[in-house]
Amino acid sequence: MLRTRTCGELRAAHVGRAATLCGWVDSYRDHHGVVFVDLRDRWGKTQIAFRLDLAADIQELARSLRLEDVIRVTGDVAHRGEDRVNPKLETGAVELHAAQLEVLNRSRTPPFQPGTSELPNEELRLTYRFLDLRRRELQRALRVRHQVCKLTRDYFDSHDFLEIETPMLGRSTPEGARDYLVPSRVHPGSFYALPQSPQIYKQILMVSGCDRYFQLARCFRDEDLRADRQPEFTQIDVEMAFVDRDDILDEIDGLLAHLVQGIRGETLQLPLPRYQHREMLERYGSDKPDLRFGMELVDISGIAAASDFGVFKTAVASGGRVRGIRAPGAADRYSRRMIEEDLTRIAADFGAKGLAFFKVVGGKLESTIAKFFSDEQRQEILRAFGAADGDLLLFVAAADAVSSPALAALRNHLGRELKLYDPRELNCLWVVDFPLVTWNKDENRWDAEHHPFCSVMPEDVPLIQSDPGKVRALSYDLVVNGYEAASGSIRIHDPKVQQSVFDLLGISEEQAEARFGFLLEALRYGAPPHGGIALGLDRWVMLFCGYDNIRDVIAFPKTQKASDLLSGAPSPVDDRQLRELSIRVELPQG
RNA sequence: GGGGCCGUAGCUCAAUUGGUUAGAGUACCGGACUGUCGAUCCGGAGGUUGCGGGUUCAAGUCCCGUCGGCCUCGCCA
Repeated sequence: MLRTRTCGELRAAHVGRAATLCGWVDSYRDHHGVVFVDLRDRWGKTQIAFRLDLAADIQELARSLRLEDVIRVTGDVAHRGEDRVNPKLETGAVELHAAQLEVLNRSRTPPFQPGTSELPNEELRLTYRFLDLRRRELQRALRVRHQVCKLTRDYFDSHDFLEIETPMLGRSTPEGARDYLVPSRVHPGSFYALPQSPQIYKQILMVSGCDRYFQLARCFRDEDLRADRQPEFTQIDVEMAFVDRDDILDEIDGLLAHLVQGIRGETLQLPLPRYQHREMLERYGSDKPDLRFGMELVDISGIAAASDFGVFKTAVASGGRVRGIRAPGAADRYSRRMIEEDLTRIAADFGAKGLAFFKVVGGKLESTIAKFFSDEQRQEILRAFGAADGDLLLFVAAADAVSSPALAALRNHLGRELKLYDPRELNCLWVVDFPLVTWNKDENRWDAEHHPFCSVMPEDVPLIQSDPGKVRALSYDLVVNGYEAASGSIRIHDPKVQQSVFDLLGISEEQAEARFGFLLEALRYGAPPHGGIALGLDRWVMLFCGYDNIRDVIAFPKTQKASDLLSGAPSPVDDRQLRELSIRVELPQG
C-alpha cells in the first residue's frame, strides 16, 4: 500500500505516530513559511502542514500544489493546539507535519471544484462525472447504495431465498413500456429486447421449484424520463411460491425494517399500515399519497350545490364534485396573484378549469367569490375543514378524474413549500385492493392496471364479465413519501382465470401464445400459487439519502434525453457494424 | 408530442426602459506574508453573451429558428 492511513482516520490518539496519506488536494493555503493542504479521500479530509522549519527541502514543491493534484505525504501526526482545532473536520484536532511529499499526479485545472459547496449546472457535472463523484454528497449516495444492496442480500439469504440471474437478452413483448432492442447478427432481421423487468422469468422460476427468488435486476424502459425515472434502473426483484398476499407484505416489511435499521440505526414500526386503494384516492386524491402530512381532501359538493356560485353549481349538476384542501397558515404566504397564477397553473396541468380559494380572516371567509355564499354556508365550509385564522382553502370543481390529481398535486406542492413535514422522515405505507383494470377511453378498451398476470380477488372473479371496473386485483404498492417505491401482485396460476383476464383485455388466444406462450406453457406444467414484488432500488437509495433526484444516486446517469454526457452515448456506429447486423438506417425527414 | 424555466469569463452570477470600453466573486498566473482552515493583501490575464438568422442608428437585452440542460403533462403493463 502507498499509504498507512486514510484521510478520515487520524485523531488525537494518533499524535506522535508517523503516518503516510494519499489523496487529492481539496484546498490549500500558502502562508510563506507554512503551507496548509486539506487532503481528501473517500473517508474524509486531513490537514497537512508543510513547515519551512521542519522540512525546508519540500517547501517549494508544496507551494506548487494545486486543487485536485494527487499526492502522497509522510510525516508525524501532531496536535494542532487548543485554539487551532477545526470543529468542521472529524480529523480537526490533528494535522500531519509533512516530512516527505511525492506528487503522484498533477491535475489539470478542474472546471469546477468538488470541495466547494457552489454547484455548477448539471450538464457540466454530468460531463465531468468523475469530478462530481468526488463530492461528499455523491460519495454518500454510492455508500448508501452499496449498503442497500448488501443488506438486501443478507436479509434474503437469511430467509432462504436464492439470488438468480435472468437474461438481459430476451424476447420483446409489445405489452407495457417501449423496449430497448438489440439486433441479432446470426438471425438477420431479428432482435432481442433488454428486460423491462424479469417478470416472466421469475414466474417460470417458481414453476421450476425455486420457491423463493430474488435478484438485484437491471431493467430498461425506453420511455420519457423524470426526476425519479431513468431509462435503465435497478429493481430488487422478488418472487415467492405457496404464499398469499399478506405473506409477501410481511416479508417485505421485514426487509424494510432490516434496511432502516442497517442504514439509519432506527426501528421501523411493523406491520406497515395497509390502506385500500379506494380510500387513498378519496382522502388524498392519489394512489401514492405522501402521508408525512395531513391535508386531506374535503368534499363540499352539498354546500356548493346550494350556493349561488354558478361554476360550483354547474360542476355538481353535471356529475362532478367540489372538493378542496386546507393549507394551514398559508393565507398570508400566497397573494391573490400567486394563487391565480402559480397555484392555478398546477391545477390546470391536470385539466382543472380554475382554482377557487378562500382566506380565513377573523373567523370569516374572504374571497372574490365569498358573496355567492350565505353566512350559514360559509360557516359550514369553515366547520367542514376545521379551518382557523390564517388558513387558505383551495377548491377544484370538476369530475374526480380531473380534481383528484389536481388537488393531489397542489397538496404535494403546498406540503413542500409550507414545510409541513420533516424531510428526513420515511413514511411508508401499503396500498392494496387496486382495481384490476382501468378503462382506456382513447383506445376504447380495458387496460391492466398492473400487468396481465395479476391475480383477482377470489370473490370478484364473477365480476370480470359483469362489471370489470369493480374487480379488485391481488396487487399492492408500497408508497414512501409520495413515491411508488415497490409494486407487486399475486399471479394467476389458474389457466381459466388467466383466459378470462386475457379476454377482458382483448388479448386473443393467438396473441397471448405469440407474446408470452412460453410462460403460459410453463404454467400448464404444475405452477404453484405464487406472487412477488419489485422495489425500485434507485428510488429507495434516493429516499434514504433524502435527495429528490434519482440521478444523484446513480454513478453514471443519463440526461432527460437519455444521453450519457460523459461517454457520449448513444452514438452513430460504423457502416461495417450495421452491415454485419443487416441494418439500414433511415433518418427522419427534416 | 405538449407546457414551463434556463444558457453571459474555467465556474457561480450581475448588467436600469434597447444606449459608453459587458462587471463582481471564485478558480487561474505573478508577488507579499510562519498558523490558516471560505486565509488575507497587492497586481495580472481571462468574453464568438450556446448557435444561426432578423428588426434597429444601436441587441447580452426584442422577434424567428435551432442545439443543449432541468421541471412537468402525456407516456412509464
